[in-house]
Amino acid sequence: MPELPEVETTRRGVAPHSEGKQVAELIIRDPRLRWPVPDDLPGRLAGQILREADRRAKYLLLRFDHGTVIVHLGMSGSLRVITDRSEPQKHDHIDLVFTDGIRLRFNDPRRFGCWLWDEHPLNHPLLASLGPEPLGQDFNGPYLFRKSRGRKTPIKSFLMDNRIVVGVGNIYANEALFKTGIHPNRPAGRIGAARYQQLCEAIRETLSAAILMGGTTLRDFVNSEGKPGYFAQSLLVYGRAGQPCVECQRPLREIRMNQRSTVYCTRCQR
DNA sequence: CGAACGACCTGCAGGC
DNA sequence: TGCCTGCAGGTCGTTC
Repeated sequence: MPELPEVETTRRGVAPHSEGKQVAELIIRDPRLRWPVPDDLPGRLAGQILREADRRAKYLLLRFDHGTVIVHLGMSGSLRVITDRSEPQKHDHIDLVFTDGIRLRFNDPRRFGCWLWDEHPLNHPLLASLGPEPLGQDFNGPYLFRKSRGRKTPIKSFLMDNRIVVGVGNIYANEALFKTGIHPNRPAGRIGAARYQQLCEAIRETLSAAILMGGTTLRDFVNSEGKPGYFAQSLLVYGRAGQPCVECQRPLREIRMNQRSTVYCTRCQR
């Protein structure tokens, strides 16, 4: 499910309901996520105050005074704010309960997500080698151009490599390449500096617009209030295979790259 | 080092 | 109605 806009949407929804609050308990109904939820996590959190709901790449970072919970939503995860007494449903694996009764409820049917603990999360092996944030200063045209020299890998694979830039998943990689007129299969090393500048701007614009619309809901993404995002209606190519290109009206083509659905216009993207 | 691919897991749509 | 296949927004670990 979630790419960066969906994770950021979740963070923004969760932060006002959790920051500054004391943890009453952590309820783990099913610890079998991508990695087992640590046995000692409830003990670490009880009584502690959640200082900040932060984000790095697609990881949510729940920061406490003595360490940080690293949450990933995987493909199907969601984190909702529960303010009533609604009973946990299927796949509601974890509740983080605050002393005022409000709770964060983690649901993840496919269990590709994770809940981990680290005192210094940015040094955690999962986060240590991540590339720059796409909406940050370090991500720019010259950076992409420099990193791509000599690389034969298709540009779409290059953009989805977390060591190059984080947060660009399958939907937004397709969208940004269409906006820039670049064929997804073009070798990354054979794209010039000017086009990398355009590509960088397209990525930032696409992600920013998606955040403003609360993310993309294709089938099951819900935000912290359990509601869908509205960016799906703005998608230009993803999920539109066979439909006319918004620029030239030719039918969009779908191929597989690295087992991922890849949609593009054979005329507009070279 | 880079690149390709299987693996993890559940749910759903479509074909027969 | 049921069974089978393939597909889904991520990304790690293995292999070459």
